Amino acid sequence: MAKIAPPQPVRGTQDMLGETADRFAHVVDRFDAVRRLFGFQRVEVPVIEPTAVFARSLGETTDVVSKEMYSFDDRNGDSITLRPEFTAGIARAYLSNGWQQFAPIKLATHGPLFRYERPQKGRYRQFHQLDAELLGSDSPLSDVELLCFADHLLRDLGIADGVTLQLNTLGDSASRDAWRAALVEHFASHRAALSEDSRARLDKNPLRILDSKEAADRPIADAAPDIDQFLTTEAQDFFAAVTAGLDAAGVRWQRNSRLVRGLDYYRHTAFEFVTDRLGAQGTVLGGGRYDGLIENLGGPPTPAVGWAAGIERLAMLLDAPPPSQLDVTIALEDDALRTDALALLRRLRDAGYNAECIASGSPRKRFDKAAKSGALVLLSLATRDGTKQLNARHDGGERAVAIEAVARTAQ
RNA sequence: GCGAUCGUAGCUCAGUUGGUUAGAGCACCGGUUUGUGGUACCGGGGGUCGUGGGUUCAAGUCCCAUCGGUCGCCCCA
Repeated sequence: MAKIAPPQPVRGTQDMLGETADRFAHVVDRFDAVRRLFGFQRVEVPVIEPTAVFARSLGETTDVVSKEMYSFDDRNGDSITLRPEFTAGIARAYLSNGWQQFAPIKLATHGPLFRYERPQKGRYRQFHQLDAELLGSDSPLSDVELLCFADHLLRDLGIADGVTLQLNTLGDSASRDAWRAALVEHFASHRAALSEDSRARLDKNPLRILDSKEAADRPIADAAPDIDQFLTTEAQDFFAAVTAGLDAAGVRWQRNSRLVRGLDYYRHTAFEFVTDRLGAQGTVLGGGRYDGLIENLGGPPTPAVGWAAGIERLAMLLDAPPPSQLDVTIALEDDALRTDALALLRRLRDAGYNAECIASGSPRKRFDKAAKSGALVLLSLATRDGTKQLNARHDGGERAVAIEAVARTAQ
């Protein structure tokens, strides 16, 4: 029979084992602990949503919707999409379940998201995010609360040192529209000098020219008007209240007037925690205020603010975790003593020690393998002169002595 | 969608201007004459050199195509 070729993984997906999986789990564990500290409720939402949930909230013309979504028709012919982000689905759940009754409500979740993109460092087609949302509050204190949560998490993970919080305001819709018009005018007058990419952006997403990486664009982008002169009094006051709150809470931030958001629904506060340690993928956590989103989905006007962070990226920034220390390895040198080994394992594990038993391969090799396992205590179970013998080898430390005592306890 | 770069054993990698039978470490299996020692030593199995064409007396090595990985652009966390 011809051997079939083994299947390949779907491009941009990952299989995680050992340290990689441990790092991932650690990020999620700490997120869950910190979200409790800040009183964010755990929320679970579906991985699949009707395509319209994302098409309406993100904007039909955005790249995410027009070319990056995993969409398919289910058996009824309804268009279904694997979620490319959390916010839209949570907003949908908020409306579906009448969570207005709990507003303002603080929610947190995490899980897989899907975007059809070329994979590169810290970017995958199935990727994973932490997500925090605060719905139903128009107070700048909510923005501050959310940023304090993010800052606390990064400090808890021990990666805050290499990461800076960049902050900007996009203003309310009146401010944003006026600024956008001024930017279009500015960039249009320099159209010929712009890079090819930015000439395309001018029609599709002019704000994005501001953070262009193209050298040719930098002088023009740097000379573009800031939003500040277009901010309404209300928008100015809002941003001032956010920054004052951050200062009071001891969260360090940097104004980045070139920071914009890719998606249409953002208003007012926009922020990114950025590092230079992840190549081109510098944003570790990003978000902002999206007062218009829930209305876009057909709900009542509802202010909201949120952020998301890539778990893979956070995991890559973590210090190397200490190698896991095995407490005991048993070298079972005589298969006739298999039941004794099982009983011994049970006793050790009941006492809270992690224990392994080496019982395969040639009997003579088992001691070798056990010795290489790096366990604190090496136990060997053998038959000598017709009698059962249990030997222990260790460094004489306190824990090791306690382990040997448990091992020698009569059953 | 575009660009760069890399595919050699289960894993990490050597492999010279193209030149005999493609190597190492780790992992796996066996042996080192019943042993309070053995994290050692010796040996063994395992490769269509990603795949398909081409150039050549001769291709892991050069050329073309294709598939896959990585990094970058676009976009975005």
